[in-house]
Amino acid sequence: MPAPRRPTDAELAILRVLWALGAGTVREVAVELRREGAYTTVLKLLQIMTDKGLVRRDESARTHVYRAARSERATQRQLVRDLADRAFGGSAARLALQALALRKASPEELAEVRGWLAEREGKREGAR
Amino acid sequence: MPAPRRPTDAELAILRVLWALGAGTVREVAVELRREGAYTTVLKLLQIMTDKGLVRRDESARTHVYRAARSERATQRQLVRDLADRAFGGSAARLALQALALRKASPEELAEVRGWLAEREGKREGAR
DNA sequence: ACGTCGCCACGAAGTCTTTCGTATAGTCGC
DNA sequence: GCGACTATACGAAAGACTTCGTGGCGACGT
Repeated sequence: MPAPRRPTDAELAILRVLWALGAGTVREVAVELRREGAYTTVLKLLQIMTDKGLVRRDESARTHVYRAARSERATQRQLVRDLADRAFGGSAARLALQALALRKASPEELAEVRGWLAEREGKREGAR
Repeated sequence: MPAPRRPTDAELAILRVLWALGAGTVREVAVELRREGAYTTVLKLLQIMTDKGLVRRDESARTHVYRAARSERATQRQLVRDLADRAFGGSAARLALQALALRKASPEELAEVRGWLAEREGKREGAR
C-alpha cells in the first residue's frame, strides 16, 4: 500500500451502510442508500473500495457480500485526526471544542465529556 | 451562489496561511507554504479561490493582495458540521468525544474543555 | 432447452482538483 | 528605449472521483 488515503464522500456513505448492516450485498447497500438507479454505481464503488482495501469481499457465494475492512471507530478516528491536521493546526482538542460549541449536547453526551475530563484529571492529579 | 462547497486540501492550506498573515500576496503565501517551485500553482489556486468566493482580492495595487473571505472560525465550524454529517450521523458531540479520545490535549486545551463544561453545568444547574 | 432475470466486470465520460509551462505586461534602472 | 525582473493570465495535462451503459454469465422456472 502506498498511502492510506481517506475515504471519499461516496465511499463514506457506503461504509456507513455497511457499518449499520454489518455486511451486505450490492443490492442491499444500494437499496439502503435510496438513490436513483444507483445499482451499478454502488457496485463500481464497492469494487474500487475493494481494490483500495476499504472493504472486504466474500465471493464464496455467487452474490458477493461486502463488509467494511476497518471499524467505524477507527475510521472516525482517522478522519478526525485528518481534519485536526488540516484545519486545526493538529489540535484535536480545539476541534472538539468547536464541535461542542455547535449545538447543545444531550445530557448523555455531556456526561461522557464529564467522565472523560474526570479521568483526565485523575491521571494528572495535581493539575490544579 | 449555487452551493458553498467545502474548501479542498490545497485550498485549506492556503487559507491557513492567509488567516495567519491576515492578508498576503501570492509570493508571501507561496513562501509561507514552502513548497518547490510553487509560485504559479499558488497563483492559480488563489485565482480559483477568488472565483469560488473563498478569498477576496484587492487589485488596487499592481501586486494583488488576498485575504480570506470567511473567518477561520466560521470555516472550521463548517468543516466540523460537514464531518459530523458525513461520518457521525450528524452528532457533533460524538465527533467531539472521538476527538477528545485522541488524547493529545495540552493543559491549556484541557482547561478550555473544563471551562466549557463548567459553563454548561452552570446553565443546567442541578443537572446531575 | 429456452427465455428471463439478477448478478458481476469492464470501460468510458464528465467533473473536480492540482500542478505547471508559457505568454503577456508593468516597472525600474541605466 | 532596452533589458532584467517582477507580476498576472491562460490553458493544458494528469490524476482522482463519480456515474452509468453495455456485455457476459449463471440460476431458475416452465
